[in-house]
Formats: sequence, C-alpha cells, structure tokens
Amino acid sequence: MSSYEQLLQGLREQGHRLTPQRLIVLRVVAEGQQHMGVDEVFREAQAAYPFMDLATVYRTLRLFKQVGLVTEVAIGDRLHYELTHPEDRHHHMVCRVCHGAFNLSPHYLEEFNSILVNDFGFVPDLDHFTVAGVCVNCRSEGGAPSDLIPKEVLTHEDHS
Amino acid sequence: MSSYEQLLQGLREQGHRLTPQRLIVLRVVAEGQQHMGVDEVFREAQAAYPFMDLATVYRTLRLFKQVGLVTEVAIGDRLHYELTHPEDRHHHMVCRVCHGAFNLSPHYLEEFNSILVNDFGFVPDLDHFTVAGVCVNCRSEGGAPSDLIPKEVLTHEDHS
DNA sequence: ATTGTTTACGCAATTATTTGCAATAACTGG
DNA sequence: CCAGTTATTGCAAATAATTGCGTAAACAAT
Repeated sequence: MSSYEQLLQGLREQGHRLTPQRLIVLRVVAEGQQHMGVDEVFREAQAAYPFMDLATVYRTLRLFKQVGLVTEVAIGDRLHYELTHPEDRHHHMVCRVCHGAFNLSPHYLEEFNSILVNDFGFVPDLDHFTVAGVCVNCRSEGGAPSDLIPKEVLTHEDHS
Repeated sequence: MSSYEQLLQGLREQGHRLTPQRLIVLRVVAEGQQHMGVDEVFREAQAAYPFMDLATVYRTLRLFKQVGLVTEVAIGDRLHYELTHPEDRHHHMVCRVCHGAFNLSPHYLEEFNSILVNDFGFVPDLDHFTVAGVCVNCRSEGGAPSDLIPKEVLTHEDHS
C-alpha cells in the first residue's frame, strides 16, 4: 500500500470510500511544491486520469479539508490547498500586494483563542487561519500609492 | 442635502461620482436592520429604482467597502454588508452552526496586530476581521454531533 | 446653459463554484 | 467470489460573482 493510501485510510474509518480519483487528487496536492489553486489541481489530476471531472476535484478537496487532510488558504480571492503536515501546522499571512504567503506559528494565536473561549464561550476554528495585509517587502518598495497591483504569487520562506 | 449625500461626499473627494444608484444602495444598507446579503440589497434597491442592475450592486458594495463606508462580513459562505459606524467599529465572531454574528471589540486584536508588525513587519488588514467558530448556545445545545446543520441567521447582542 | 471628458451604468457574456440526478463502482456480508 | 447496498462519479444545469463594452450621465470648464 502506497503512503498515500495510508493517508486515506482515515477516510475509510469515517465511512468514506477510497476511490482512484481521491488517490490522484491527494497525490497531486501532496506533490505540489506549494499551495495549489483548484484549476491547477484539476489540470494535474486530469493529466493522470483523463476522465477526471472538475466537480469531483471540488468535492474531493472539500472532503479532504473537512477531515483535515488538506489545508485551505485564501490567496487573493481564490482558495488554494496544501497537504496538512501534522508536525508543521501553521497559519498564513497573505500579502495583498504580491500575494506571497508567509507562515505563522500557531502559538501566536493561542492567547487569542483562550480569550474568546473564556470571555465569550466562543470556540473559534483555528486549525488554520489566514490574515491578509501587506508584507515587509511590499511596504518598503515605493510605498505603493496604489497598492492594488499584484505582482505574482510567491511563497516566501517560513516565518514560524 | 440628505445625510446620505453627506456620507457620500467623501467619495467625490476621492474622484468618484455621486450617482443615484450609489445613493440608493447606501440608503438600503444604512436602513437595513442588520448586515445584508448582496441579493437582499439588490431586491430592496430594485424596489426603489426598477432599473437597478445586480452588477451595479456588486460594484457599488465593493467600492463602498474600499472607502470604508460599509463593512463586509462573511456569514456562512456568503458576504454580507453593513454600514460602518466609525464610533462603533467592531469585528465579528460568526457561528458556523447557527450563523449568528457576535460583535468583538477591536481591542482584542490590538496585541495581535502589534506582534505581526513588530516581529514580521507584516501590516495586517484589521479594519474588520471575521473569525468563524461555534458560539456558546450552539455548544451547549446537544453538542451537535453533526454541527453542520444551520438554523437561521440571527444577530445576537453585542459582546464588545 | 452648453460642451467635452471621463466615470459609471446596463446588459450580455464569462468565469467560478455548486448541485441534481442517473449510472457506476466501492464496500459489505454471505 | 458474488450479489446487494449505498457512496461517489460524470455530466449537465443552476447559481454566484465578475468582466467587457457601448451608451448614458456626472462633473468641470467654458
């Protein structure tokens, strides 16, 4: 059994089925160098299995997110997906200018989490969390009077 | 000049035009009892001005958000809009079960903001911020083995 | 008030995402 | 290994949101 099939065993225990489509989508996301958009996942998956349907990709990614296999990151106005590495959970700071994604260690949100629970009884979903803003690089470069012109999507080094 | 036209003066100073459509959308949002979905805004605006186009509503709300006239809140998987009250800025905790929105005072995020700026040089967009989770009521009620069945959209009292 | 310039509108077409449904295939028990 | 049950797929249609473009109208200057 491949390591991907092992990852998917958790699905079966929750009553889901292990289909070739799911195996392919998982492999594509796992082998992507960084978070991928739905269209990218679809393209790669279709290359591996020509009958792959876009709706299946959407449904599969939603399922994987539900069970925690993948993490959903909002880049610009689209959702991207990356494999969840349990040893390296992290949140993201996403730059509104260059669309770069910086990792943020969970410990930065621990206190915030406690406050919401203690003060309001509200249990926030903080498995993963994205905060938008402007990164150091884009702040320095020219000050960007119009800071709405994105450059390209990059993943910067880890800031955890 | 109506009080709504006064609010829109800021737009003109930024080079935008004051059109009847914008006045209507602003009035609709301002007079709504709580945050409204795009479709609701559209319906009401169309009642006031039958030629109103949906695309105009989308564009107008986006503009209003940019200039800070309205605040965008993610309820479930849709965006809602409410008039920004400068005296009463607040963030939202949105319950994933009942879709209720609870207000959260900005001071809860001040420290988080400082940390990101100081440690990473990342300036987060924290004019408004939505955190999803499960509220007190929905946590108590039955523990919801399937906590994916929403009830209805309510606005609960202020927790600022 | 008239005209020129440029933004914004209305409409249609496009893109992104979700959903209904019949056919298929994964799992279960025998 | 086979047949029954039920989740999942593929496809098409629906829904949500955005965009291109020609026309209308807001603003500025005359």
